[in-house]
Amino acid sequence: MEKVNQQSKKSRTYGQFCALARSLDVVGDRWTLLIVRELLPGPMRYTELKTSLAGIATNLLAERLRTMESNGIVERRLEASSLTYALTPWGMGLREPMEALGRWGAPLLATGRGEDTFQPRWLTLALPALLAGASVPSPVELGIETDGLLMVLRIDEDGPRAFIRRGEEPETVFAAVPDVVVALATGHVSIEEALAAGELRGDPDVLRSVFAAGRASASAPKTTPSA
Amino acid sequence: MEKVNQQSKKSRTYGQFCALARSLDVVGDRWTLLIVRELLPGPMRYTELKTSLAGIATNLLAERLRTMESNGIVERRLEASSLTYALTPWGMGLREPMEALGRWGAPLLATGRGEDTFQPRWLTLALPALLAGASVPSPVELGIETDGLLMVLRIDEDGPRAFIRRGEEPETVFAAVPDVVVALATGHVSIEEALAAGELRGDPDVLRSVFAAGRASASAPKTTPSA
DNA sequence: CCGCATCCTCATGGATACTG
DNA sequence: CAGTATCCATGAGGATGCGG
Repeated sequence: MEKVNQQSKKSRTYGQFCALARSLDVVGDRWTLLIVRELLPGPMRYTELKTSLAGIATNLLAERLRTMESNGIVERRLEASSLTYALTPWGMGLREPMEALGRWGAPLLATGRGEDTFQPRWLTLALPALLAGASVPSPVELGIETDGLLMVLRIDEDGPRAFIRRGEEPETVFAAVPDVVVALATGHVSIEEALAAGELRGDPDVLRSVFAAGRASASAPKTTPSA
Repeated sequence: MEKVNQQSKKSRTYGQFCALARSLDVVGDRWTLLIVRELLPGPMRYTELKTSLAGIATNLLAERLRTMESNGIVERRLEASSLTYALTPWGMGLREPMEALGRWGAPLLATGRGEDTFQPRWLTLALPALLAGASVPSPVELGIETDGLLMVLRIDEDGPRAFIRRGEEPETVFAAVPDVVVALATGHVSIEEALAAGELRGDPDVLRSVFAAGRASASAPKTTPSA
């Protein structure tokens, strides 16, 4: 009696022999994919995760990290007296589906940032995803300064990649608020508009070459959600 | 009495200015992506959905369909005295992220079908996703008979596509239980093994050309989940 | 501080019954 | 057939405590 069982957290499964369903059994829980997004640029500590993911309950974060670890997509690292959480190679493989899902949902950003929170590191996932089609003749490296942080966007034959650089600075740097950067990448605002409005500064030629393929999504929601 | 309110379903949002987070606000709820998966091959009726998604509660299905409709990814169609649910173009755009997620989770199928349910129509999503890399010299059309249903897999310069055919039959047809089809596509079983085991019949040459790129995932879970 | 564990409350999910 | 209504179980959100 007492406790029926205290192991085997039933872990609500769809019980379907389908790769998608089984994937969702693993990463379908609330917050899980957002935790992965946080960890894609690199390992983080518990409290960093907690503050970056505004609104997540502390017990939820702990529980998610635990099951993600036991599912093999996250691992704890005890390095230099600091405990960090990092993605396993298997977990990093989620980058592709997440970029695809982000591309799909990009039109939802058209309503602009409202009360929503924002973290610069999210751009390191978003920018390469949105510029996936872009190809430039020669490798381009571009600095983006937003929210007081400098990140680097590089496009070469391997496609676009972005990361937060701690060392030296790239040649061309442009600065803008997150909204403008996202609007540029999603094609909701043209480079000319942004430059004219003074919301952007930097070498126009480089900017144009990078954001040329302002990918207007093939299909977008006709009605604004939550009517 | 009365109802307190029937509008404004707060609809728990992450409140983040991020394409991924906003996407999850729309399709992150339980069952939602699986409903999309059902509808990708074509419109379905309420009860068809209900039986195909074994285990979903009827009120949940109704509520999901309602919010999916108001979010613009599903639409009701009243055709020929039968009410069906269909994806909007915007909703069909989910095919890409879902295929990517399915590819990522394909290794999870290695444990085989247990008590899990299975629907042949799920293969119309899975097969093209798993064979995405495959390229054959000339267009190939292959019939796959499983669970008493015939579906067609075609690979041409546009890549692989699969659908359930109601009309004529393709030249080459092979038959197998779902497990074997999936194991072939994921590369967990070689064509030779399957043929030798008699779990498969059909023209070996065609089969080989199609399943040649038995895409072994770059990274897989090292430990079996739910230790 | 950092990394959680506990406790409580309420929104969501799930199973079943019932109805136009 | 296509849902609505109801009731119970579970998971999420928020505050707080607490050992290292």
